[in-house]
Amino acid sequence: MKVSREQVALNRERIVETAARLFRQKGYDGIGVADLMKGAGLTHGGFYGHFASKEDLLAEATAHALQRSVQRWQEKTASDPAGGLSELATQYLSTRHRDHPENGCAIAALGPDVARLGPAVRSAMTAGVAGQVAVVEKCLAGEGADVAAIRQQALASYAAMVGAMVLARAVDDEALSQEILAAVRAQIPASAPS
Amino acid sequence: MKVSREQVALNRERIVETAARLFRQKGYDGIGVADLMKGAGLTHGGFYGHFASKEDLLAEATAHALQRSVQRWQEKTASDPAGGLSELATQYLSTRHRDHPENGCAIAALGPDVARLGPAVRSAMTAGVAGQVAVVEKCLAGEGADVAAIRQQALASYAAMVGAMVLARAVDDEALSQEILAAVRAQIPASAPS
DNA sequence: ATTATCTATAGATCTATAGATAATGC
DNA sequence: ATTATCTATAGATCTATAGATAATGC
Repeated sequence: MKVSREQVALNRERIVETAARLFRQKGYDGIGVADLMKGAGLTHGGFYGHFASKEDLLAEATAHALQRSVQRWQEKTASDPAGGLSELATQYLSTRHRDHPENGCAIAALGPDVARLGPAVRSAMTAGVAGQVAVVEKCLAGEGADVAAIRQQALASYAAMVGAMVLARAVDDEALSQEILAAVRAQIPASAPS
Repeated sequence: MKVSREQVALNRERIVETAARLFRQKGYDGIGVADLMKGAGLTHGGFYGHFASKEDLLAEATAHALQRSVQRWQEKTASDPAGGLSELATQYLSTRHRDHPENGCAIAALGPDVARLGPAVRSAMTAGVAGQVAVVEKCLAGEGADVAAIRQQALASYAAMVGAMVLARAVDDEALSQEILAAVRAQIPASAPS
């Protein structure tokens, strides 16, 4: 049952991608190692050849998901920062994102779980958050506004987006859920603050 | 081992209060029925005389925690709405709140968990969120600004507060954590928007 | 020969229930 | 007599490990 070195790397990558999806969908405690491995097309006994623990996998999966997200955000905003931020906020605050946590923002799906876990997971999350904030910051820069004010605005806008998603998903009232998303959407600045 | 009718009611209340604390601290899956009952000074077999299921208890605990929170918010802002909001935001966005989820905002501690659970839990959370937003709304009203604009501002400020707390707790970098709290704090309007 | 994955299982949980116990309240 | 809580346990998880299997790669 041994596979080639190349296949081992592919298997590991598939485990990480499956985990990134299933953890965001079901939460850290909502999915077990056996089902994660089944999702990747493997049996659960093989897991510990790839990772030291389930928590270790979450750290990798979080890093993986956020790296991809930051990269997409960068591509989206590279050519047109101000317009890019607007587009980014619209996509982040969409019902599509709300209804598909498995492909969405890791912090909105796993924030409180991560807060209760160990340094490896939290450090992966921190790097991802810092990366996303940096993209928003870059979008807001450019019109000669105070660097500190821009950073503050970026952090506040990012926090509002994350909070809106957490609220919109938790709430059992479609109208309120959409109202929350729209309210934050309307407040994301189109360009630098004055 | 039977206790008086009065004691039964007290026991039930203590279970709910213990649960509200422990669920916020450890997450829904982070604490079991046996330990919840032990925390309330009872044995776990007695649990199902009080509640139909663990999820049923979370619904009650969520409602309990949020009702208390909304009431405190109302008292705090009753006499001086604009100043009250400022005080409320300062307390919400404090490191004390960040470091003590067991006494803090239920949505910031349990939002993603609730999003994955059933209607009883989500409906309790929805009522609590609506109550907290209503308090913020009342604080922002008063200077004759557009009702719709005030509601939008209330929803956006509330979302930013919740998001800031989720982020500040997940992040493994004290400086960034405090920066996030301060950035949102600085953006909460002292009074009605123009 | 090495090693990635497999089957099987240890040991520790978890939610929920069954039936015993003993104090309340008619 | 009723019933709230107790002890004990069923049955189903869970993470992690041990040892077997079989294909790769020296």
